[in-house]
Amino acid sequence: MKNIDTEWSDFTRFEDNENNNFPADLKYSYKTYLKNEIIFRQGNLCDALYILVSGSVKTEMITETGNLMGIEIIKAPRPLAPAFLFSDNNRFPVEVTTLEVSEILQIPKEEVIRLMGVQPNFMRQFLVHNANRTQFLTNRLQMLSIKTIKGKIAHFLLEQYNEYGKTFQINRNQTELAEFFGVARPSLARSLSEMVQDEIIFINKKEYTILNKDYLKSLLV
Amino acid sequence: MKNIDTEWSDFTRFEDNENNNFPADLKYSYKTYLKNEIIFRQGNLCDALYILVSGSVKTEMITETGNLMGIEIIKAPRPLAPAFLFSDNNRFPVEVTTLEVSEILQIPKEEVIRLMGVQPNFMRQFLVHNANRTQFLTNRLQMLSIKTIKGKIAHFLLEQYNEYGKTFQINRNQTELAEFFGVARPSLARSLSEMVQDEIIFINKKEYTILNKDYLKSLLV
DNA sequence: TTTGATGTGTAACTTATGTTACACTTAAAT
DNA sequence: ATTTAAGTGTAACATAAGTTACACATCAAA
Repeated sequence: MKNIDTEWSDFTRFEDNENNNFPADLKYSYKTYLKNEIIFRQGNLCDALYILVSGSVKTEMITETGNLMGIEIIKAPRPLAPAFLFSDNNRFPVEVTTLEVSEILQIPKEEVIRLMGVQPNFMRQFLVHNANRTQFLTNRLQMLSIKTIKGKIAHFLLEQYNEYGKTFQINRNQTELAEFFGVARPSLARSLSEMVQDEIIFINKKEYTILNKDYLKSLLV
Repeated sequence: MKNIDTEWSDFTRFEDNENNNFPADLKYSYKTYLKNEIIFRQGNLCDALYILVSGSVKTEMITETGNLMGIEIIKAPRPLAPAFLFSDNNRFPVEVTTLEVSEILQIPKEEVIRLMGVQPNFMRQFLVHNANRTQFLTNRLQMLSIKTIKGKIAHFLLEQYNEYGKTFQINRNQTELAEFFGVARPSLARSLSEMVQDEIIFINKKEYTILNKDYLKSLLV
């Protein structure tokens, strides 16, 4: 699974260039929050682009690393829920709370739009980020809509196969994998060992080898 | 469940104004496809914005899962997978096939970017659409990551509650609801009747009434 | 009003997965 | 080298959901 955190930092890169390319009259503001302060409540209107420039916050939602609903910790620099800025129902779906003293840069929606007109790179980053996010969600949705554990495993392994070939490393332990799939750890272990037993896959520590690709494909239905 | 088709037509509105506001030198092309022609194969590069301007197409998740993400029929006017145009891995995730003679307008990626600079409304529509799409996916993902049937029902009913109050109509029959939740029909019926038994909800034909909202909320965990 | 199609309720049974618990292994820390 | 923590395998059992099957209800068409 790809870590999509990298694009987030790309996305906020524009801040570094502020002195150079940005409209001098751009409206924005910084706000500092204390530890354990609630920044957004669920249902709050999201009428600006909020970028966490320092500190860290926690929120509950689907995590960027792909784990199912739980508490996600967001470290600066990263925008907060930029996907909701332009949606028709632009309200925060979750509560956001600081974990330490944190600073948030806020750019009003209309200014964001203006900025995009002036700064094609900023626009591009925004578009790319949201596109990646959509793709990520689509992929997760596919994975979750497979109902059997072996099916989920197959989906995941075939993805790796497409990227790396029939042998690859998985840098997650069973517990993390189980969380990723949204299943119980012993259940995952059972399915995995059955698949090894049946010679569908071979596992040595964190190295996985696909022995029967066609069978894996048949599990996706 | 909200119908998100409406935004799609908004999004393509720019076509109507072509003569007025669009750069005269905008590069674009039209292509006509016969019935049952494959327009895109899974994995095809998506390097342009494709808008279905007449006709209709169907898409299938080739790899996965029956009911849940099954076959979608798309009628003109609507763009095809615009979310993928800007993603890092910009390949079509699905196969797209015409259902009748159909016409597709194609605007190269770079031209789309230029267009956005010139036409703030176009950009806005694009942003709004993708934001709504993300929200839709997020919501769907939330629903799917609830593991019990009663939990899924609760999630769905509470959504209706927030929009319409404690009594509302559901214009789907049990079979459709079961497909929507990705569960078996008799299992859904069993859960529903238990919830009625326990006086959590009341059902009369397609009219649902929420009797114990707090209990429904407790099912979401 | 009869017929057929579509939808609903529900029972008996099967199956996959979750739960809990514990022994064993490996890696890390002292 | 010894101790500790983290990770893995797996067994026994509980439970939710799937499967199949069928009776009954509703509604529209003939």
